[in-house]
Amino acid sequence: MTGTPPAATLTPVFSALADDTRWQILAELGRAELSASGLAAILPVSRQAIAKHLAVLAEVGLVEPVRVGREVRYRALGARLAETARALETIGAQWDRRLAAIKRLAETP
Amino acid sequence: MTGTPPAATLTPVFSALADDTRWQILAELGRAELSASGLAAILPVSRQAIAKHLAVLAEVGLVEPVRVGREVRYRALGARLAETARALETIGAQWDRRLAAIKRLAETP
DNA sequence: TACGGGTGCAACTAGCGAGTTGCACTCAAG
DNA sequence: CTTGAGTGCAACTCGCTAGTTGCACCCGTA
Repeated sequence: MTGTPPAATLTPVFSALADDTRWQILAELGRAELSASGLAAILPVSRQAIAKHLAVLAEVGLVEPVRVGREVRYRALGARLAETARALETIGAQWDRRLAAIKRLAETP
Repeated sequence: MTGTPPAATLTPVFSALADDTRWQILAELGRAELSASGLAAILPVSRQAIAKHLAVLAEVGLVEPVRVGREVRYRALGARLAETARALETIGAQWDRRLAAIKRLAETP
């Protein structure tokens, strides 16, 4: 059931993105597909910690597991990021639109 | 010196957005400028908790304090959201671009 | 088949963050 | 001047999360 929810709530995505280690992981996965062990060889944290981070990222659809032989590599998915970006842009535009309307109203003689 | 940094790191912004209560606050502020006490009258948390949240949001430039008489109202700023949205979109596009390049390479006979 | 790199599950610790209560101060309005 | 609504600071609790270590299992390869 956790297949590919379009964008249930966006809070979990931000929660997933609110961690430096996860951003390091995402940066590496954006460069090349890597397994948890491969990432652990690069980043200064244990393999299990990385595995947990990957689970979090996969949960919100930011990465996707890919079986290669007997290892599980992960791929960074830009779609979810773009989706989140559009949501943010919409909300921010609403705020600014309201502000502009108030300003216009105040300048009306 | 914490005036208006363009976009130091984006992790703190996501950290600020990774909380439901803060989103409720932002939603209210997007509707109208309110003080901490005003928000506390609406949301089911104490005024001090809201004050902390407002401090966090102001720290990353998502809200802005506005003195009105003896109270301090807060205004939601869409600019930071739009800025963050653009950063996300750029990163996501990079990932997808790399994937597309690999796919194209694999289909080359 | 025997080996070993890779993965997954579980228990545990430490620290950060959200929330609360209590108190003191300030300043606009009566 | 007096009042009280609004704000700010501080100490405290509690739950979540990042990180660790240890162990068991699986499966591709030599």
